[in-house]
Amino acid sequence: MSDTYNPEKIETKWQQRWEEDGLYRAKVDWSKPKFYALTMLPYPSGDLHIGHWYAMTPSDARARYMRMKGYNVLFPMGFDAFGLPAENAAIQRNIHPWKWTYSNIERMRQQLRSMGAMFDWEREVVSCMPEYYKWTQWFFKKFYEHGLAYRSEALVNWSETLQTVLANEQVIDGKDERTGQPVVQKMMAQWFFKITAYADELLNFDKIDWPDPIRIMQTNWIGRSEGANVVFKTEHGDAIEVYTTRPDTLWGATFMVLAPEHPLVEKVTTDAQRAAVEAYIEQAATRTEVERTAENREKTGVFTGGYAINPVTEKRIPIWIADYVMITYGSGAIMAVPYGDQRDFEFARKYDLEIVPVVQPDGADSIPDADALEMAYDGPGTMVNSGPIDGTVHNGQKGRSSPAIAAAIDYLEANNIGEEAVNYRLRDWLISRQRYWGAPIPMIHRQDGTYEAVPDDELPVLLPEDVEFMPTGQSPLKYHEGFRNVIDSDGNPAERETDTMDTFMCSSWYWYRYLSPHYDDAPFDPEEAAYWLPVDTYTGGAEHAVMHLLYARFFAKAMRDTGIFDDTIAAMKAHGRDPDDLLGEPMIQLRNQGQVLGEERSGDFILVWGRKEGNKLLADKVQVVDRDDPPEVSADLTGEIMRRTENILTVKQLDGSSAIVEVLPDADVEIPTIEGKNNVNQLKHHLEIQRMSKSKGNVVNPDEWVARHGADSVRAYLMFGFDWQKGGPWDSKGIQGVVRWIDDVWHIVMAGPPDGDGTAEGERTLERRLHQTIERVGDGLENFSFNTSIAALMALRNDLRTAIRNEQIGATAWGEAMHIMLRLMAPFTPHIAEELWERLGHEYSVHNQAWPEYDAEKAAEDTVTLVIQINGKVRDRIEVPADIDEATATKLALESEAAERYLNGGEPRRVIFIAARKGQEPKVNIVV
RNA sequence: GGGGCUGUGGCGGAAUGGCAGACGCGGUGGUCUUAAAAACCACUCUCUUCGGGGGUGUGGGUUCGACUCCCACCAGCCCCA
Repeated sequence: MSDTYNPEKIETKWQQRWEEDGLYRAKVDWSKPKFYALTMLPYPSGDLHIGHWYAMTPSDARARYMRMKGYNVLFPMGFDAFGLPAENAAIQRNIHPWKWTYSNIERMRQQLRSMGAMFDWEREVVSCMPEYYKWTQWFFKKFYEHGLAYRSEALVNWSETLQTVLANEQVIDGKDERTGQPVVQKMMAQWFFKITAYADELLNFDKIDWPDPIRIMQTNWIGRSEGANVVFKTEHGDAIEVYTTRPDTLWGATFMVLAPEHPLVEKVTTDAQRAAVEAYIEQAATRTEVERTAENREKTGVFTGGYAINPVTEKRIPIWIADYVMITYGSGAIMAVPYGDQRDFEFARKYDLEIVPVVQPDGADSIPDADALEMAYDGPGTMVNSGPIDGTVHNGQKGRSSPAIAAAIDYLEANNIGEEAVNYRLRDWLISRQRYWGAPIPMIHRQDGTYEAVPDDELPVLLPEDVEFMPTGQSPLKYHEGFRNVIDSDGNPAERETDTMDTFMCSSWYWYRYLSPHYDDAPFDPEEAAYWLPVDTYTGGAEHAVMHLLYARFFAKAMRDTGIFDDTIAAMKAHGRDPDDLLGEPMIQLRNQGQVLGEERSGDFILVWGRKEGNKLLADKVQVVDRDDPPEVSADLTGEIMRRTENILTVKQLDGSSAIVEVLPDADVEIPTIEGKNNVNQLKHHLEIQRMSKSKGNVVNPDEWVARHGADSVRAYLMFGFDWQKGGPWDSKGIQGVVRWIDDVWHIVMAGPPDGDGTAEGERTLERRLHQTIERVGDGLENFSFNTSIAALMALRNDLRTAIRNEQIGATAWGEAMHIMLRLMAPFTPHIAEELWERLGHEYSVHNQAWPEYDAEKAAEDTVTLVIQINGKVRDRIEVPADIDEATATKLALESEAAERYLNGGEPRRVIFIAARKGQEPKVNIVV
């Protein structure tokens, strides 16, 4: 075997060997503690992205570390394989989604293997396989049977021209992204999951260690508020219930607003107003919810001509409709208090509606004049113009914590006008998708208008393969007679549900399927679940903060309450494990990684010759030159290419101005660094640091870097070059640092032990550094600060090289150092660690070794630097014994040169001793 | 619009409220070489009268002590989309 480092060779060799030996097969073993490490599974979009490496390899390093720490580790991988891109490929390029998806998965599996991760491939799951989605359907049924799934109306993006529903991401500015056809909002019957039933429980994060931002985002998403439901009546006696967080301002409610879609609109509208109301409703349907509720948009609305009675003032108040009220939120109607709510205020000013001040602000000596107000007042104050609650105080707090709100609620309840209520921003989870490439919803529409679930023994409801994709994007399931026509349980003809499930549903339970991917009797084997659950650490992108991660928690709770965990709990008890409340949350610890961004690159610097036409230059010659050393010739235009679209260049000239250059088809393009005849497509434009995407041309291909430096280097660079939780731009030069490190380690080991005996002091220093390194590498792994772990290993490399060069260590100390260092490297760079471990004659495999034991005594320094601060600023340092006590340290500090300089013979006002702590020297702060 | 986050050398980034800039990239000088690359060695926040001084987006606050905590502002990123 050759002695030069050949990553390609050793990486392939060990990947094969580990696979053959089943080194990472995770088997239930009740004699060992378990650790379930999970990283978000990829969507099989085609090629593995550097972002996948960035997300997965540090998680792999951590899983490997836990393994060496003595845990039985499960670290599985799979594919989230249903979704829109496969269907788009089918529509646009006439490739069947199965084929597109499977060939992508095949390629990505190979690429994933090149990472050298410890994935247990025997547990792989693919969510579009019938053996997987059978259980996705089964979960739907279970939830349906327990009242957690129901059918209701919801607004969808509807294209009249295509007669189909579009996903949110397909709608841009109210138009279909592909065809530019207008999209309207339309009510349609759909399936929902009752996630709101768990709203309060989802607000509780006591049992889980999740990042604060995620908890805050979920809390805001759920949006719990306290207030009251109040019943208004129209003049005709129809009840309109509204929810308000400020029932205390009810006396200031001077009009009502209904959502344009509200069922009572028709009835309250007078003939005189009908035309205007109908026109408004039609126009509102063209706007999306985001547009409608945007706060900076001017409020619009139309008077219906109808009136309601304010139940506390008993005054007639006009009923309007406005698109800023959403039918899908609350009851689709609001009481408008223009004095206290900014949107109502703007609306009232615009349409000249009455404003009644009901709160006298703290500090104001009189009731504000309604006509003089510039904006709504929602701050604290004393209630006025409010009948029975006049004089009570609104302290700015929410719900009953405010005396005025409490008084109002009591009044409403006493008079049967309303009641205290809690409301949530969270809405039920709409899971219907009018698409082909998803798990079919296992329901049957009967002739009598009711629904029944497909019997268990007929699951899965298979997606038919013989389908034709409409260029319009309509789901082919709707036109598939064989799929659609069924017989119900009474033997009558019926119709199968043709909607499929939201793919978030597939990804809400996949970590349970990993436990037993081929298990037939249930979604997972309770014996496996009893050992492995719950997930100990889950890693993935923070962009999933509210949807995926909230759904995952909902699933765990719904599974618990529908009895799905009953067998698991029994199995836990049988093994003496306390099920406690373990299964109500899916993952104990969650950590999010950042994103690798594209690299900044300067565009080609060019000289252009051509003729002016209008504001652009028609170029017949373009020459790329060195910007720091341009040749001394005169050109018609000189500058850097900032953008290039086909043959149109945007060039930033030396004076900073932009110019447009159109490169003529027969133009002469000269790029010295590219041999042969050049063309306009080879010109490189400037790249900003931003998200990688094919269209921007800034995608980093991991395969290319693996080919160049090896998987170990790519892994190590991704862990070293970034703050993992933050991410940042890829730097193709920065990888040199880890390439050199790995190369140096190779040479240190291959050079063999030093010939000399070394020195006692040198060997003690190395031992100390080894133990300090053990601690630092371990800390980094525990805290997801992978960069500091590798920094510690690089520092160890530096020390080793110095010690060897200066003949400070002998063969035994060297051997001990290698024995520790290779184990510390194993989680990060698994291949080279294994190779060198073998070459040193150690027993296979380094990945089966115990993590080196940290010895604090060996890591301790003999002497430390005592830092002397004057008023908190460092002014001096002196060497002292490491175990110095406070009295001695203070005495030495006061005698120091710096102290004398600042004290000038005076007495210090105060002297503070800061004892030495982990990795830090003792300090004395002298206040003068 | 709502929500979340981040601002530290030329760059990526270290730093429980206690030596700011670990580790690395890049750069500069040197060694080696016919030469270059690689490798190795040294230096690399800034001002300085060489004694020291200043410095973590801006302005304030808390503290013996603030990159770290609090308030306001400015800039940028992400999510809902």
